[in-house]
Amino acid sequence: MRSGEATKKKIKTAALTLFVERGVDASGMRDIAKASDITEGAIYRHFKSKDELVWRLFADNFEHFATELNKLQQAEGSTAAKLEAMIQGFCRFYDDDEILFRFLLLVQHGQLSKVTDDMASPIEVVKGVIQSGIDTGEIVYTDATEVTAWVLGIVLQTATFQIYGRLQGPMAGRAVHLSSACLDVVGL
Amino acid sequence: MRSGEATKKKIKTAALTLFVERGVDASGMRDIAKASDITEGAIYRHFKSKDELVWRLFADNFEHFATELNKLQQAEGSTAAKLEAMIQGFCRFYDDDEILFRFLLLVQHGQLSKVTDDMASPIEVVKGVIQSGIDTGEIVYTDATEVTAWVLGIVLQTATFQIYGRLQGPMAGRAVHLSSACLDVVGL
Amino acid sequence: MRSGEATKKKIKTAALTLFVERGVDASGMRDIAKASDITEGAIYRHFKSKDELVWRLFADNFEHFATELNKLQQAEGSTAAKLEAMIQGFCRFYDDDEILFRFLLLVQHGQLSKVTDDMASPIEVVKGVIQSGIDTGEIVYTDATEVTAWVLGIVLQTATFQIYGRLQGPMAGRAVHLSSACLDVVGL
Amino acid sequence: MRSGEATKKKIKTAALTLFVERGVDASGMRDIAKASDITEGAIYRHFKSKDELVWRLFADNFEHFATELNKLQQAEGSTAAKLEAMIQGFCRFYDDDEILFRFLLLVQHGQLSKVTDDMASPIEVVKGVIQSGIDTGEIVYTDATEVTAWVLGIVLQTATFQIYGRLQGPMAGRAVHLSSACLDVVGL
DNA sequence: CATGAATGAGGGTTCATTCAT
DNA sequence: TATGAATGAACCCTCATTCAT
Repeated sequence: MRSGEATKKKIKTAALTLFVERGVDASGMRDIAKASDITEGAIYRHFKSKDELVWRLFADNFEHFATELNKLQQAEGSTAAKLEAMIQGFCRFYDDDEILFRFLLLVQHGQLSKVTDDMASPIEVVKGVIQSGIDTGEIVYTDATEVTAWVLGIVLQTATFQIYGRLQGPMAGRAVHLSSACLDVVGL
Repeated sequence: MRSGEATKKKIKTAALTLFVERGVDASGMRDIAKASDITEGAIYRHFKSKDELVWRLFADNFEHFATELNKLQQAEGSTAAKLEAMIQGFCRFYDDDEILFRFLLLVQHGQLSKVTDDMASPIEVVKGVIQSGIDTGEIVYTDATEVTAWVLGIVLQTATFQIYGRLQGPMAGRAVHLSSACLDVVGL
Repeated sequence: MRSGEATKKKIKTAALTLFVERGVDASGMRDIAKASDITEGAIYRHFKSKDELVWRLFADNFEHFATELNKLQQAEGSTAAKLEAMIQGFCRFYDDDEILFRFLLLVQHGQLSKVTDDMASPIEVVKGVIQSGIDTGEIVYTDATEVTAWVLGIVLQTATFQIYGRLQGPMAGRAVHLSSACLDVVGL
Repeated sequence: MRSGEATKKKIKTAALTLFVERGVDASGMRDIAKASDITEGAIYRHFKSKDELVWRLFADNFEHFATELNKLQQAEGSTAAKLEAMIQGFCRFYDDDEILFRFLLLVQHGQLSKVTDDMASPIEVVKGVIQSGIDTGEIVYTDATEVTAWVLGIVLQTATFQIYGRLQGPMAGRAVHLSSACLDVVGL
């Protein structure tokens, strides 16, 4: 029997790279197969459709990221510390696998609508922290969603600038700045 | 407006709507023709390819928006006032044509790389204001690009939440909050 | 504008021939296109799927045949005369377009289940004649369906033998024999 | 029955069922393997190709049926008795394994052309009986093939009506009617 | 010897674009 | 000029079959 899980990994890696380089629609299954060094048909043993491949790539990492953020947040006490920990986690996540991160950002508009309520979501994790900060009185703003958008926006747009080359160097180097910007905007 | 221009406008409107509803790649020229109430072949009298149609839709509005933002900014004196004016403009822009705005957000990843330096860009307008604020000493941060990302992020992510239904009501209603958040983050 | 209805006819003829020669599943849209002297894509302007092409080919002729049989039957008075007229019509139909007839016989197993009650059906026409013969007392058997099977079987199996070369010459030459066999079996 | 033969039988049974339910082309080796509770590759230990599997299923049963019919016919003296015995045998055969019978009817158009002269054929058995009836003067018609078609048609079309649900209950219950219809048509 | 991953050719279908009318 | 039929390449996917394990 041939490799198995190894092939699946090869497909994932190749697909991720192509999707980021050319976009999902512009990357054919033929291209992915060629880049994975297997044949088209073989992909379908591991993913039953292109849609499923994209979704697995998105959903698995989306949830994994949410879980990691949640762990980081839970390890801290104050809202400020929670936010700082998440931002640091975010930066590490970005630096560890920029391709993956770019993919997540790239396809979010097409995939976010498929995210179900029972799935772990980074957005909800951040919102949860903000909300608890409001509940404890640490944060004075009352609209958790609005504030969540701000925090998320600051971090994600910085990442976006990084992707487009407007900002350079590791994201980790910006963690301190990002944290202080977020704390400012949250009113901490 | 001559009949030719009217047709062109019909195509643009129909295309914009379809692109936002189904995505660019999932919207065929056949669909666009049908929605524009003209024939497939006739589209090519107005746009020489689908790519050009997408690009015109993006670039024209992108530059138009930049120009408008620039006018608003120039009418003000202080950096704080400039930022506030731009944020208000942004909210108006969004409320006036949500479809258009969603389109811009949707396709940016595919089109931004085609934007040339000689094109007016909203990002550059914002960055210009921030930079001048730094130059005059109003803003103490030194990295204009980083701060631009924050301001942009706050505003764009709020719009994104609006699009996904996480936030409701007109964006104009959030202008004051957005302004204060941005001023906070900029240190004004 | 190119041909239009002429192309549709070309496709039908080519498809019919291929389906009969190689079978439906063994005939690809590519083959049909080649045989029609047009391209694959062009077929889809006229038939929205291969299934629809097969169905149209079957259903249109199936109903047309039913209608013709019905006319022939209505022109006669006695049950015997009706049966004879239908059998003659059947033979003419076969001789006029053997390919078409073979197609109908070939695909019936796959298509018959899609025939709806509101569609004209040769089987129902024959059964109607038998039933009315029973009602008037001309036929003494009481199970119209069973007798219909016999009549149909005699005629169709003769055609099948013709197709496989077991019997030769025009079907019309067998009309008299077929009629007398059917009248025998019906008890007239 | 060795384990190899048992597996072969499982494959045959599963394939037969699938072929009848979905059609031969619509039933993949994957499906057959799954339904047989073995793996795809293992099928090829028993049948060297899908074509061969179909052919074995058809040819073996086709010949077996011919042999049985022949035995039944040989046990009788008069042509009428021979026909009656064969019709009874046919009905029993149908009732015993309807799936098998439907399969034979379903694939005949694709397989009949592969039947060689040295193979036992039910058609030839029936034709032999008719021919000998003509030779002995019991039957007055002179074209054995034509009469064979009638007899075959009466029986097979009745079975077809059974398959499509137009007729219900066991075929055995129709044996007497079928016999008298066939004797009528043959002129006995 | 059985397994099931991999092959590779082909399946039906869609689509941006061209062009005869 | 506007039309929509035709093009032809590419799309995603399935399949019978092979073969490393």
